[in-house]
Amino acid sequence: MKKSKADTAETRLRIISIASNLFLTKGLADTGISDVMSAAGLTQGGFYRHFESKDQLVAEANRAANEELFRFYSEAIQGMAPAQAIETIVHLYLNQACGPGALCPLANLGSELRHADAHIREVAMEGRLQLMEVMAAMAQRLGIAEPHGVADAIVSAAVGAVTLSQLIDDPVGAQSIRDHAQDAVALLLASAPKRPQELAA
Amino acid sequence: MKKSKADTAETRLRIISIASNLFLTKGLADTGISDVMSAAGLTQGGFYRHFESKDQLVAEANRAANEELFRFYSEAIQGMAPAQAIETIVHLYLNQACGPGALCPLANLGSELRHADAHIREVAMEGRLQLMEVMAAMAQRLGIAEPHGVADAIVSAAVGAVTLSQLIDDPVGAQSIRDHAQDAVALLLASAPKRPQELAA
DNA sequence: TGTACATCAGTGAACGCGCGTTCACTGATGTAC
DNA sequence: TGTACATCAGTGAACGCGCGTTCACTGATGTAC
Repeated sequence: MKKSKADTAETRLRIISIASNLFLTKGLADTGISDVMSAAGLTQGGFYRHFESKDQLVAEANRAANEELFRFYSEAIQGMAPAQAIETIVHLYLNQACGPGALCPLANLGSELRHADAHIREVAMEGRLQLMEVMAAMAQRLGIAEPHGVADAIVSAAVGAVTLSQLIDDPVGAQSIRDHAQDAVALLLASAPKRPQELAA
Repeated sequence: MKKSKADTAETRLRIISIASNLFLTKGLADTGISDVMSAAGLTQGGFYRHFESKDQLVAEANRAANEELFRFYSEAIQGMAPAQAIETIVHLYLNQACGPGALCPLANLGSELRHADAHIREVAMEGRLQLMEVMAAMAQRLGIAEPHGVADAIVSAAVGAVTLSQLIDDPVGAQSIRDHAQDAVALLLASAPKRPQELAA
């Protein structure tokens, strides 16, 4: 049953992609190797031809989720002014569970990642940093004096709102948490101190 | 080995208290019945004299954690003006892992609670509501037009900041996330629209 | 008040289950001649 | 180009382990007489 290198690589990617979806929706502990493999149309024995351990798969799945998230956001904000871009990203992030877009490990796995191994946590924090940098770049262009501080707070609020909204069964209540976070982000951006006007050349 | 009713009740409370600490620090999945019972100086077989299942213990431990949290906050803000009270609660909440105060299930177990049974999630949401109501009452006294919306956003930001700060090994980076959230809360309270001045009688 | 019995918190071993991981094996494909 | 061999992705069963839960038993205490 030997496969070509291209086939093998494709299978590996398919496993990662499926694992990413399962981990993000069911959680790390409740998603077994056999769940992932059977969803990929394979048997669990073959798993270890592609990965050394479940931990390695978790790390790679989270990295893939981060990449998909940023590909999605980059496309979405193309050509937008900074204020609208932040608003759009925050809206997409907050409503990630409703739409077709990608899911974020931070909001969906938060407390489980905390007890994961160091490498997995590093991948998660890279995702957070990337998300923050996108926001900070936009905040900078808005003339905000401390763009990183504001971006950091926006990320915390978005992650918290998604985490909490997933604990409620009532969709109206869940939406209200997300809407309040969106409003707060807008208020934050509007009222954050601006840096002194740049000196003319 | 029959014990008096008082002894039995005390043992039960001790198990809940120890379980609460273990769940909040190690997570639900990584804390076994035998961990809890041996930390309480008992053997695991005795567990089912006090509880029907692990899920029941999780629910009761979270309820206890919520109660402890609010006892702690209520004492801390006694006699404070509303602005200072919110600032204090947010500060205590954000730095819960550093100090001796109580830990919050929402921030420490967030994504694990999502996959827990309905009753456990209900308990968690009661805690969130209670936290929000305290904030909203203070926001109301500050004259903020939509105190519940603002309180909701503050809770999301605080939960998100604590969740994220726990993913980093570097304590300086972790503190910076919390500080940015604290600054954002202050900015939010200062710049949130106020309700029109009440009409004189 | 004293005695006999019932209760039930706690023990410690065992159960069944699902998990991550291992392993002997298969057989289609890539490679060497 | 054709042939013989080596490779290795994938199979399916098995392994060991730790978990939540159960159970027969113990013995100090509460209760009934």
